[in-house]
Amino acid sequence: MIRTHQAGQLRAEHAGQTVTLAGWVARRRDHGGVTFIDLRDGSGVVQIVFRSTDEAHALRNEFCVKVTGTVGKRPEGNENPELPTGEIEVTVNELEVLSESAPLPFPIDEHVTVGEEARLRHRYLDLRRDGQAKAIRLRSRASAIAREVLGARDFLEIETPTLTRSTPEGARDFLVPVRLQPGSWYALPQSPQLFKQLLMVAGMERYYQIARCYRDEDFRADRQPEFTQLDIEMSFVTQDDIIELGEAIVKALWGELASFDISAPFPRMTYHEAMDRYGSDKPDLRYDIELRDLTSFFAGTEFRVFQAEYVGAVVMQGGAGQSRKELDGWQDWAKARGARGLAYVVLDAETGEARGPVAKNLSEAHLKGLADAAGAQPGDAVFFAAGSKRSSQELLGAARIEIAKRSNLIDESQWSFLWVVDAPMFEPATDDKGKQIGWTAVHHPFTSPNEEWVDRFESAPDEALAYAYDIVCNGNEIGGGSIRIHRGDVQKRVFSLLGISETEAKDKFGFLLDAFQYGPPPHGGIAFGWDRVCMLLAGTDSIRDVIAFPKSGGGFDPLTGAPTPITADQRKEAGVDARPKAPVTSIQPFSSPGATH
RNA sequence: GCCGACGUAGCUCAGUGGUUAGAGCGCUCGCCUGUCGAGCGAGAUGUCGAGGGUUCGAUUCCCUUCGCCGGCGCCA
Repeated sequence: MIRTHQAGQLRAEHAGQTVTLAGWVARRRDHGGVTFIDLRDGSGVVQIVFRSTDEAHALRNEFCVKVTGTVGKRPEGNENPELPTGEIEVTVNELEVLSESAPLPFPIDEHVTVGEEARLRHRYLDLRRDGQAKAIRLRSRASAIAREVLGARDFLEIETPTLTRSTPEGARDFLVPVRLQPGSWYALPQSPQLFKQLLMVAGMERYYQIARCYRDEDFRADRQPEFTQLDIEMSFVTQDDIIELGEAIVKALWGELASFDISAPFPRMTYHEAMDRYGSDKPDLRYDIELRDLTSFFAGTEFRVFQAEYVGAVVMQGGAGQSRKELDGWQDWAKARGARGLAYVVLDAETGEARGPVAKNLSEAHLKGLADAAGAQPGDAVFFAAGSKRSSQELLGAARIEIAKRSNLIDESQWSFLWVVDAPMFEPATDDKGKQIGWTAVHHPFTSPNEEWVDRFESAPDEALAYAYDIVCNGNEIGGGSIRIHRGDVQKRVFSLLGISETEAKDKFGFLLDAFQYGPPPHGGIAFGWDRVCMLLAGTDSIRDVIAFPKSGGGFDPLTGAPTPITADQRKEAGVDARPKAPVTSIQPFSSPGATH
């Protein structure tokens, strides 16, 4: 090493020692006769002092330098309690400029906010900033912790292909042309789902992988086209085993990285309970607003809007104090979400009298009983949604979150974890006009019905429940999984209900079905959204903060400029324009000798 | 695909239908021996995202377009 110590680790005990440091000029305070420089390396910052003025004068921000000097206690009164190294400083005898830095496109300074585009274009500079560097370091530690927990439990870390064929998740695939077979394409995996199930058939019993996944869908703050899962699968387990493992991982992560001791087992809630009480399959339990089902309360109402399959309400405490403009704002908010509006009633703070546009349409009895039925007090506002149960609950659930935000009810210092279990197996598949044309799998078609439904899910597909579970943290789904179907007869019945013919099943995942002919063990697993987990641990709002080189909107990488057009030669060689011999209308059959499902 | 916001100096942002478009930070130069987001003085830096239109005159108003951010759709 060209240095003897790390800058951030020098302490009073080093006083008197001669040290050689290497790092970057973080800040220069030039007093003429004496110059102070904050020298930064990966470990932190230390103040170095130049008495000979000329060489220090030439230094600029982010020059990479090597210095040799003597560690000394700072003169009394000049200590800096803000810095871990604040008791000491290094007086320089020898300076070597390892490399110079051009003027910076933006300051490497925690106090200055810089636009994301500029930061990503010069991400290597952005990552010199303390907060950004910490997020990346934290992620490394999170991955190490996961490996420690899983390694101690005899899990095998196994890599799976990234050049593969399309797997049955619902997103668009990224495709890769194949030079050796013009006209044929690989797909990048949306997850290692099928491979990890094959590894169970292979007797690996306990698999995990920190796996890159690819989905060609639109962006969000918490979504990237390539993202990472901590992917896990186990044989001979029940749902409770997976949940216990998930809790162990989360406990280890939050214990070390957030200094938060979570008491396991985490609370569990069924999917239906979550929807009924919170209008979300990933409720944030840091605030205790709940939805009220008013369907029976309003049965027989004259008000057309409330003559619906479901009428529900959510209360905004103190919401009656909102201005007309604020109440109108809720209408815009609801319309932006595709709802027609958000009906509301405000309860007079003095008299408790119900007022607002909706109140006129309600009977005397309904107005009188409303506060009780909705769980509201004088001075509150009550928001309503009416229509189909699912969409109304979702609207109220979104309103619940928005109320918490606007009313400042979210305690950011808290962590709320829970499992949402008993997810439905199926939901109606609809055409463009919203007419039901069949059923589609909520999770994926290999998810096992639970014990109660395994023999009769066909009798009421909309009610059938799965051994599927999501782990939720502060209103974010951070992981999810299921027990898989390992019985051929059950799998056949599920395909049949989903309207997937034997031929089609063979086309899409014949290789898995083949494998399942050879004694597949009962198995199940879970996948954590690793970017999201790290984002929460890092306390940031965007997964971009925990990805070293994230993409911006539209899949553009501001640093490399990818994606780029390709040359005519590249096109030709890649076989992008190869014409298939016959038009391909569906995925090509998977051909395998002996596939006799 | 849809909705909303934004785009002015290297960075963060202010501003205006009318003379030469500003601030802070950064940058360059100078001064300064105890600073720590050092201080003081001087200086340089602009396709006001792009194109078109209205106007005597547009960075400002209108239209289109591009970029970016957030949300909806989409993403099991």
